[in-house]
Amino acid sequence: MDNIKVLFMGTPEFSVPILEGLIKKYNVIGVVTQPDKEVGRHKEVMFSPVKKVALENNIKVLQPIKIKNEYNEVLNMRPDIIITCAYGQIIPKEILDFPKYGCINVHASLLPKLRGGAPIHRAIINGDEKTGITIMYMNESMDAGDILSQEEINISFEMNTGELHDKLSVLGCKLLLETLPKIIDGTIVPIKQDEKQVTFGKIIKREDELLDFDTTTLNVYNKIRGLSPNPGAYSLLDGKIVKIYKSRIGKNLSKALSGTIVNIYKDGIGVKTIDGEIIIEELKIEGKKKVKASEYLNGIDKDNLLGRRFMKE
RNA sequence: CGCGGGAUGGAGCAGCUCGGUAGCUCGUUGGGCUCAUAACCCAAAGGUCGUAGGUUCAAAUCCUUCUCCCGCAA
Repeated sequence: MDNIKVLFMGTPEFSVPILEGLIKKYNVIGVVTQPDKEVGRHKEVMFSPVKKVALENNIKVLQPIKIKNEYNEVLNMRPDIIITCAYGQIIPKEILDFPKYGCINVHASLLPKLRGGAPIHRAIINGDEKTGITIMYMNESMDAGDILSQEEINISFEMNTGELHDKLSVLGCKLLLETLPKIIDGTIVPIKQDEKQVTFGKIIKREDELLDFDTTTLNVYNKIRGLSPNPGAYSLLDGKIVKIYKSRIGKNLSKALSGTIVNIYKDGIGVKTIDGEIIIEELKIEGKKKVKASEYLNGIDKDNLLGRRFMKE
């Protein structure tokens, strides 16, 4: 299979193990990734994790600003197959139609569930107990192509998005490498997605990161772990942004308003929810480092903290 | 040079406005109490206050440089 020219398209950390797996077994002729952008506090130019790996392996990198209009360079590389994974742009039909073996996508959910840009976060926020990887052909709609293979993974109650992300990333690589030979020799049978079962896992926006304590403890718990460690669920205490990374479920029958700090534990801060109490175990105050609740509590006046309330603005 | 916060024993913080003996909550170590303890009591060790310079009789504190960390915005 050395003669098959593989083009990879991807951007974030999630795609990295998959690209690395491809490089070991196939002839990766090029990598397409999002353009370098100015990020961070001092507008440093950063490039994507995928680009970094490509450079380390001396693989040609393309970074079209709008691939919708700039697809000629991709076609000129004459790929036999294109693998995409969290690239970040819609691939135009001109590219989809070109490769002999088609355009394949690695998606981090069990399609048709959780189409879209944040399937890992959404699976946990939704409280799902399983998710997985889908390898599929691409078409012009987002994550709607025919399914080639799938593998499930269980989501434990304690797992956060970071842990699930890493597991899915590794699984994605494994499943892709198992599936590719069957695509190339034509023995695989694509299965259409059941449109009736479609759900979406839309990208996380700022407003999605804001915690609402005026809901069930379980919802709060799932949102905290679903956004941990990135981007982090947040709330406001005394006008300061507090990001919350880890929590556990407690019990509290008081009539306090949701968001009120009702208990101080040795290792946690108990916050009233609509049906009980969520105990914050790890947090980060604006301007400070991420700390365990026990460490945070060492530095403050505990009596003063009791009764304060987390707000939405 | 986009805006802002921060750096003080091992951890988290106070002290800085108004320069003058290094403080708190924990942790650690030793001892005590207890049937026992992660609980309680007593004691001890541990910090050139991020870096480099400046002002001053005297700088954690005032001025300037640099480094690193964090929130926002992109």
